[in-house]
Amino acid sequence: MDLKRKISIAVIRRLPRYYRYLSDLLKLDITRISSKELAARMDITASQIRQDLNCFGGFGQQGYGYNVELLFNEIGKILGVDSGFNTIIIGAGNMGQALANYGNFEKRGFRLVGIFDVNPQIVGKRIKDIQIMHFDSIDEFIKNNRVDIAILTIPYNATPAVAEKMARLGIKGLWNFSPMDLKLPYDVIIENVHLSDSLMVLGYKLNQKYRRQA
Amino acid sequence: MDLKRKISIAVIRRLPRYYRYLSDLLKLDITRISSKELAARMDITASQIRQDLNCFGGFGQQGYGYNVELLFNEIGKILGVDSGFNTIIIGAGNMGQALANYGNFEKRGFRLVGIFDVNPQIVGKRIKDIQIMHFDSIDEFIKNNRVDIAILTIPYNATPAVAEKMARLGIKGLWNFSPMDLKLPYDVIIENVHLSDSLMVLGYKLNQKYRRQA
DNA sequence: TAGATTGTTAATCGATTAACAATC
DNA sequence: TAGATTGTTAATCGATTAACAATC
Repeated sequence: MDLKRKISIAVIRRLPRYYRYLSDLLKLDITRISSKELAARMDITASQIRQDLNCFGGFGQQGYGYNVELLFNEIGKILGVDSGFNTIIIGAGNMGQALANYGNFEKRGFRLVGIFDVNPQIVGKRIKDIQIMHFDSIDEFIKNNRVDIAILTIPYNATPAVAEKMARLGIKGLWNFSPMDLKLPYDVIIENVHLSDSLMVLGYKLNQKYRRQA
Repeated sequence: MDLKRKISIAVIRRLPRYYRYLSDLLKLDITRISSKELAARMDITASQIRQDLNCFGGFGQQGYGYNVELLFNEIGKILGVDSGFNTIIIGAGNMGQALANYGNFEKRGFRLVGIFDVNPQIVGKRIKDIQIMHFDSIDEFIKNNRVDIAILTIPYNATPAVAEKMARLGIKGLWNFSPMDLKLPYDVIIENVHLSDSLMVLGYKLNQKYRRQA
């Protein structure tokens, strides 16, 4: 994983997709694949695959292609699936619970270590072995436990203040589900999920296709 | 909205973001804004804003800038927030319920008209005035109601078959939450949401910054 | 009017694709 | 070995940024 030059975010965002396709190939007991065939499956060019992978190293072999398991593991390493990130969920509403129950994150290196909410009706309940704690106890919790990432599934208006609090408590990464672009005067890394943006793009495409503008 | 040339998907995907920022400006009672100032707020270039907007028409005025409300409405029209898309949710687990309860979609032109599940424990319950129906009754429902978009919040393995069924029933758009790239031999428009991809990118960035590779 | 800012063309930059020598 | 396919350089394409005349 040399750092000769900065790897573009476009490449990074494709890595999880490669990871998914390689995972599928593994499940199909396919042990080797050429960039050409993988490209066909993924609907991209073989050139792009080879360029992308060579940002991180030469994982293939001339005349042979790529060993699926090896490549899967290498991309996993690049993405840090063996990093064991400790995460907490702030906001145990439907979205928070959905994410808490989603088993895939664990497989990808994200361990859920705490869930917080302000609603006394919810505090104390268990989700996946984890008892929901009151948000008031979060300072204490973070003091006593390593927490890398806070997942924010809280109401829109609460988000900026809670995010700032997380940053001040030393959290390194925020995964934000409120429809806003979080920006903080701390060097915390933020990844925003914009669900309604995605839905609106779908709406746009439908209108384009069916000219159903109201 | 002339169609002189195809508008790139990169531009389209920025539109909801413009829409959000303009909505914020409206709430702040700001009535006009220059591309320069909006650019500063959004952390992009003024050039990009003017280029993007001029794909759809000249909404500004030399020497003045853009009228916030007018621009907001125009982008809304482009995105079809007044199209009144009828949507159904398939899968009333936590994710399905989270989306059902999320008020923002309605504001953006997406009306929820049905929720379906296969779990008899859940069928019959109400979410937001809508009684959860059994998935078996979906053919009937779609026959009797216009449904534009199906939101798929169902288990991974169930997704391809359900998606195909939706396409065969004439649904025009699918919003898929399973971590796979849905592809169907129908001309249905699909928008995939890849939550774990987003989380993995966050993980990558954290590793880059803190060199904490396990 | 003078100043500001757009709409739009031209220049630049970066990302994608093509090509091919290296090599398994 | 011959065939296949990579890694990598070069060419192309598209997207972003800069510049500026038009004009409010």
